[in-house]
Amino acid sequence: MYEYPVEATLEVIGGKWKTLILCHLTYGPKRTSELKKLIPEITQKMLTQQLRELEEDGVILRTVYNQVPPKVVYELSELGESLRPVIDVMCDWGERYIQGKLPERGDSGL
Amino acid sequence: MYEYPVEATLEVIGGKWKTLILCHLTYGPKRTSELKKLIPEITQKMLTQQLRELEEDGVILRTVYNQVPPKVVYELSELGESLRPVIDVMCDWGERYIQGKLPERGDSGL
DNA sequence: CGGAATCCGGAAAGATACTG
DNA sequence: CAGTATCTTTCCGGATTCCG
Repeated sequence: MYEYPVEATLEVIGGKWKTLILCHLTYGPKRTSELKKLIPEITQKMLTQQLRELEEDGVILRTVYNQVPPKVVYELSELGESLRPVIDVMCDWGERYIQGKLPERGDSGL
Repeated sequence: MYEYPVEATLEVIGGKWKTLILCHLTYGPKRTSELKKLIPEITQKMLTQQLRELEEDGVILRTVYNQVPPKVVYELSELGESLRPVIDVMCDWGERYIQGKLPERGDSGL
């Protein structure tokens, strides 16, 4: 099915906003409006779409509370929990990257 | 600049084909045609584009040999090497995912 | 001949308004 | 509050063309 294993990973978390969403969900369950507030640049449409795909891939759970106003909560599934090491190492690299604690950029600096 | 560190990571390796390209480069320098052969589904255009962006972000080095026929070789820079743990953990998860060694999908299974 | 740039049609993503 | 529908804009795939 996949030429290389990493393609499977990309299939699951490769969406434009998926890793960021999962990153926020590692801190606990979040409802839609919370995620929207945590990721202001995302549009409602893309948020819904990416959440749907994550749900279909079984990495997050979606719980709907039948009430008015509506309440929908998303959280990591067991499979999603298994992605923690991936998320963590990505967050970690990003931190060091921002803080300049990584090797210099490999080019001539232009 | 970034709301969350992981956004920096996504900025660098978040492109559609970047992680896969980097994955192949972890096995050693590759010329354009080799990468094209390793990733048949990618178009020449996207390959060039993603390689340019990776180069601009300083994670890969581009060496042009002035000869006929042309020869261009790409390899990880020092900064790119620092991404190895990220790539590795992603490959590792993908392997276990494919082999069914991960928790069941979190949904009702349908 | 390998590598990259260009042009165009289609698909995906952004913005916004609307519904239950 | 969540999610949908519509429209616009950007991005991607494929073919062709260009250059050394």
